[in-house]
Amino acid sequence: MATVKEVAEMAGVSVGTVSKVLNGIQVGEKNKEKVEQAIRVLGYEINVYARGLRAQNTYTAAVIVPNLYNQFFALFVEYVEKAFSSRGYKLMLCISSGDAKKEVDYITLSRQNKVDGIIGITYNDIEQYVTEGMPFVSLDRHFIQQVHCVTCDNYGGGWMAGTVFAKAHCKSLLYVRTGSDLSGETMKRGRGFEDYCKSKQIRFEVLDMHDIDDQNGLDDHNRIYACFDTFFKDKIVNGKCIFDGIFTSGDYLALMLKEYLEKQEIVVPQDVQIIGFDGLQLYKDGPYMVSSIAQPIPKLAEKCVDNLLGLIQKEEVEMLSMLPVTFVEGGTTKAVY
Amino acid sequence: MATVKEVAEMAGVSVGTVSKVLNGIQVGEKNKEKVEQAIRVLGYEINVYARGLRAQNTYTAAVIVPNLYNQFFALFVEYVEKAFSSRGYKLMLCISSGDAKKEVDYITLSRQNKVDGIIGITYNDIEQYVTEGMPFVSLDRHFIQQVHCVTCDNYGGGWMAGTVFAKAHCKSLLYVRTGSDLSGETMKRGRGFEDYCKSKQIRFEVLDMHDIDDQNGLDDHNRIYACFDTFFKDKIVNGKCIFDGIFTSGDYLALMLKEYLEKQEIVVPQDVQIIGFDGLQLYKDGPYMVSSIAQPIPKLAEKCVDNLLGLIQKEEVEMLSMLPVTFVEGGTTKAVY
DNA sequence: CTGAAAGCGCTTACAG
DNA sequence: CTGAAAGCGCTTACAG
Repeated sequence: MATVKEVAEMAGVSVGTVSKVLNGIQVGEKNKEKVEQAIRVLGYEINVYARGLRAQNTYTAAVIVPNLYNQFFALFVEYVEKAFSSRGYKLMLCISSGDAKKEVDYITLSRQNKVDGIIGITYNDIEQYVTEGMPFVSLDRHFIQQVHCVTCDNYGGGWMAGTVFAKAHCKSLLYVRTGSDLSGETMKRGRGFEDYCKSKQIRFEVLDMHDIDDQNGLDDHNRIYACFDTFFKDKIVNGKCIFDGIFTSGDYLALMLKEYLEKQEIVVPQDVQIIGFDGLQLYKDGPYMVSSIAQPIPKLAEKCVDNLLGLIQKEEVEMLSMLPVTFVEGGTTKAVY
Repeated sequence: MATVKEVAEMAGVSVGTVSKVLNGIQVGEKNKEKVEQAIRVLGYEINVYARGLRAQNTYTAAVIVPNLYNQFFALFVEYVEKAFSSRGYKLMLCISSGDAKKEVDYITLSRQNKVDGIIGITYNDIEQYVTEGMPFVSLDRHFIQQVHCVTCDNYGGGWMAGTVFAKAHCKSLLYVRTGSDLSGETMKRGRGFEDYCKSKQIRFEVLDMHDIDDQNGLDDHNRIYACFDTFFKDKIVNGKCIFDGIFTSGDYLALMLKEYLEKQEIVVPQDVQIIGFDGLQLYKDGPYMVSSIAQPIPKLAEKCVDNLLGLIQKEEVEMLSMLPVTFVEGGTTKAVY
């Protein structure tokens, strides 16, 4: 591989001049041409390690997600990659599996200057490791400390689910959630839903499965089904469910609930309507898995990247960016005309 | 951040000795302890750029996939990350979107020694860039040149789909495929299927949509539906389809076909049975999207990583690793007892 | 605008 | 086993 030194020799200039051309710093027109020609002839490619050692930035960022099983995370990563790529950044991928140690490992990378910054969907209490001035943007998680966040309007989404059920004249609603209590979003979704129900005086209940960690792809099916069994024991009598509308904290949970109810001979959406959260599709631009409050995944990803690059460039960046959600029809709600 | 120099000073040894401790090279027991203590006290962390500049390996690899929309790619990446992670490697992620330029960019990274090697699911003709001796492992794609490959038994999978239909006493079969002709796997799946049909003298046809690129998540729905319309025009008469078993080159295609047939009032699997390829699930450990020939994704990923690390360590590595597939039941075939 | 030189933080022959 | 020193390929004040 050619080095700056060889390029400099061929172009008849100093290495400093080559470096300036490489970094888009002003040099004489003639020298610039000579250097560019030499780069072309030699097939020169910059050694990123040498640059990384000397310069402060590495043009590499990292993204931390619990898994890629969950389509939400997969799509988030896809759009994050694209946003970085279009800005000349490379991306390191960390699948944490919810393991705090692995999350911290990557934060360490940042301190080591191996990456310029990190975007994380983390569900552990790692805020203590995110030190002052470290470029870090969190999706969907409010830290107690000052950490920059991007999130969709979870509260508004819960409220919106309530309005959809109300339009369909539902009389008895239920909110079902999983996920640790650290995960503030599912709390907010529920609160928005509850507040709407209260404001309209619609009867509602809550099934809180907060002890079931849903971040590893909801793989604990048996426990979820067991919870359903216990809870619905006296809520489904003679093939009738006392609820006519159920809002869940996520689409996969909605899907499992739908399956469960159908096994109990409950017809969705005729007997019970279900609204999930996230807006996942079966395949690209395909049908929605369930009716859902959809998160604007591409926009969330871009906002995360924008904010992170702002932090890296030491710009002023808003602590919280909140993006709007939309209701999408996915066959588990009745069409209302 | 502390440097080796500071560690050396605190431990009262030379930087060379510190470096040896860092790299697990033999040093005196006492010095080793002193160095380790100093590292702990100072919270020293190695600067990977300095090491990368000097040493030949970076303990970083890259994976190239067309997208993460397709669950197959997402899961492949997830398992690749885990395999690398458990071996102390970091992973860079490249979403190519089928863009040859972006694929080549990453291969360039390898030449720049930014990554030690690459695992790629690529559908462009990039073999010319993969130079002799560059650690590169391709999933599911045979290059004309000498490139190391890992693949499932595509031919055997097609054959297996045939046997399943035969057991269900199907009389008239169809193979539907998308994907460029570069994509040799879908060809092999079809050939295995055809060869089985011929060997058993079962009637079969082929619907070849090879001009439709399916690598971006099958987003060209309209064209696919148009193809279906044209093809099935005289194959569905009076609500009867002349085929009773259809094998597709992928699960998403099977899903779309199922939707299409159901719109034509054909009942799946009673009237027509469908078998896809890949073995994708709705959610982790959840129901299969369709009946399918399942690829062993975790094993494929691990094999890719093993082979790549072998290449990096200049070991002898088999040019082709082929892993077996299995049939999975997903509601689009009739249970056979 | 340009060049000579120092230095980023490591690793690695080379002596001892 | 250990240390002194060169050097990996860049960038960046500093003079001119």
